[in-house]
Amino acid sequence: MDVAREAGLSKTTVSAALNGTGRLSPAVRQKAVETARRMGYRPNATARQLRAGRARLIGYVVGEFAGEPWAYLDSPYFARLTGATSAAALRHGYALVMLPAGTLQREWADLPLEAVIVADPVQDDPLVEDLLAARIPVFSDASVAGRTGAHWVDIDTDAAVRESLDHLRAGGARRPALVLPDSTTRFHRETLAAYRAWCARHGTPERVTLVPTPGNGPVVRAVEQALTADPRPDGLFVVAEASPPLVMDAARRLGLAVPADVRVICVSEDESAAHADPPVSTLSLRPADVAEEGMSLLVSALEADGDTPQGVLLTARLRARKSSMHRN
Amino acid sequence: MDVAREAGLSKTTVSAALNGTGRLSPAVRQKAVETARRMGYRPNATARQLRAGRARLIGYVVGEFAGEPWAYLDSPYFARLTGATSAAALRHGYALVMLPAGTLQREWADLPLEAVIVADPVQDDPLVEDLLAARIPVFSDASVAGRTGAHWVDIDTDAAVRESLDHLRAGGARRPALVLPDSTTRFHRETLAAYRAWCARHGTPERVTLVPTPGNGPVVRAVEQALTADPRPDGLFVVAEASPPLVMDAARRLGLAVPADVRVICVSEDESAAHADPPVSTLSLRPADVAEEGMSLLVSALEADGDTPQGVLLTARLRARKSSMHRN
DNA sequence: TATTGATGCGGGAACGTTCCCGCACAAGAC
DNA sequence: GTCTTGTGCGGGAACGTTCCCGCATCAATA
Repeated sequence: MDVAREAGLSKTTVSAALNGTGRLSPAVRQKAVETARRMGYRPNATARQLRAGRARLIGYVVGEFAGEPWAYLDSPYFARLTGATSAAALRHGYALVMLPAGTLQREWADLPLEAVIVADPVQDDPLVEDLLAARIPVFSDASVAGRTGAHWVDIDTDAAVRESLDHLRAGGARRPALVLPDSTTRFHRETLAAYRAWCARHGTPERVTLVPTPGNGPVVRAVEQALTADPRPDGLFVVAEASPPLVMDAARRLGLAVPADVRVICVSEDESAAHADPPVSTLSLRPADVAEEGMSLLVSALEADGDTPQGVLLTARLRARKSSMHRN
Repeated sequence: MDVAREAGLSKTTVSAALNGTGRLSPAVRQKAVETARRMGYRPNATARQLRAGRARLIGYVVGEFAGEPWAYLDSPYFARLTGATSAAALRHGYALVMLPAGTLQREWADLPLEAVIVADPVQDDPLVEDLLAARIPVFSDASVAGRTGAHWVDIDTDAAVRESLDHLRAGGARRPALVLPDSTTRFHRETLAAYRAWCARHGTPERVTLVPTPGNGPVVRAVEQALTADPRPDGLFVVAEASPPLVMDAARRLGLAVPADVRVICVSEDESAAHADPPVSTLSLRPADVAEEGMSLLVSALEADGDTPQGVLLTARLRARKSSMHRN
């Protein structure tokens, strides 16, 4: 330490002074602190981490949308999830490092990550496998439940789908259609299964439109396609993320009034749903709570150094919006 | 190294073997690699960083929206900027660490950051001052131009505003109104100045509506307020970020046809603008290019270890959309 | 005056790498 | 058979901290 030399003290003493530890006379402590300040000294974080044995860094990857690496942030759900995760991590004393989707890369093998969060992994995600093989703790969704070194948080898909379809039915919809992304994410797979089960229970034929790629365009086209089917559905459960006002636009273009002709629920965190014309009922996957609960779990697992897998299941929140019966 | 003991080799030899350096017989190299693999050895990244003297970590903060720390990701502009910055950083061999807005905190004093990106700083941002005082390289917008240890990338606001207003005028708008966030971000301040200058040049009275807080609701209300002014504006330059379809909804609710009654340009990266009814012309601040150019500049400045400040100015892109003259 | 105990500070090791050496040994040249 | 050159491997230092000690010094007690 050059501060030590400058102050005529030993590095031990300076370290103790700056950290407020050890037994030091007020005079010496003062002197050390003063010269450090004067010299603009900042302790080397890397050396600290090496000594401490931990870097307090957590990796963050979104498995879905692997095609266009960072497109997920365009989705309000992931934007919220990412922000909330980062906030929660910092509150627990960890920092979040943004990583690209894909396999465990040489690019970030040099990062001292204590764990990696894999949000919405695809089915049998190779990244998850690589991480577990490398003995790096993984935090993801329920698809990793039970595996050693893996923890998870997830949404009760079955309950969420049931509640949504029941709500549409209570509003009068007997023939609800489903608009679903063509993806292997756990939530989407389970949604399809739950929708089918619901239809079977109610003796309703299934009306599923798959959206090939993410983005407003494809979803709007899928909605139009779903609404022009014969017989026309009287309910719409849009699970693919799109701007809710655009879904309303699509219905309007087809001459359909919402909710008179067709009742709509969008799975979306987009705030514009509340201001759409008419307002759109949404099902929230509660990204903020997922991040909060998940991070608590991850941190406690990390501190406890526990390989014993843990997880928590949250329930989605339906935000039913009184449609203003706006004249079309 | 326990791998060295296990393989009956020295740590030097094992290190050389795993890194592919040094002069080693194929047999020994093979043996070292093999035992390392068998033992699941992963080199300690922190120790590597300490030895290398650099951590290849860059901090990322968004100065605007300081009230609700992570709300900025809700904005498509910042979502894109964040994703693109992260991608560019990784391509250059750096990783991005997400940090909360506000002053230089103890929370992340322990992170070995080589630089910090401050996107959209507020006026005289205290964070920027703290970072520069701590001799941490700062990357931000043109407001830090010329300061030692600070580099920047920015958009040519003046040209962007002029082009947009000229385009509205070419479409027939003689009385364009401005809807602007009430913020101290450089872009917003300069936008107001450029708008005023344009109005002065064309002998048009200024019509400015300030939006007190971010979010769709406040912006929509501001748009309605602007459109109900007397005399009613025949052009609208919406700089506050909102969902473009909602802006169209607002005009429609007021019985105004776009673009027949009022021509509209939204400053927005929201993809839904293209699918709105009618499609909305937008001014793109090109977050992807800003991230790309900015990161190149930052990395070269970092490698050159240069304190000599550098910057680059980009021009915004107007995406004029042929409105479909949709019957209202 | 000796013994104990507390106080104030510094020496040295350790964290896990990488890199500069030096040493041993073998092969080639004379 | 010696001298040189090259090859293969290991010892040790260094990166910048923190922490465990030990060694003085000094006051308080017997």
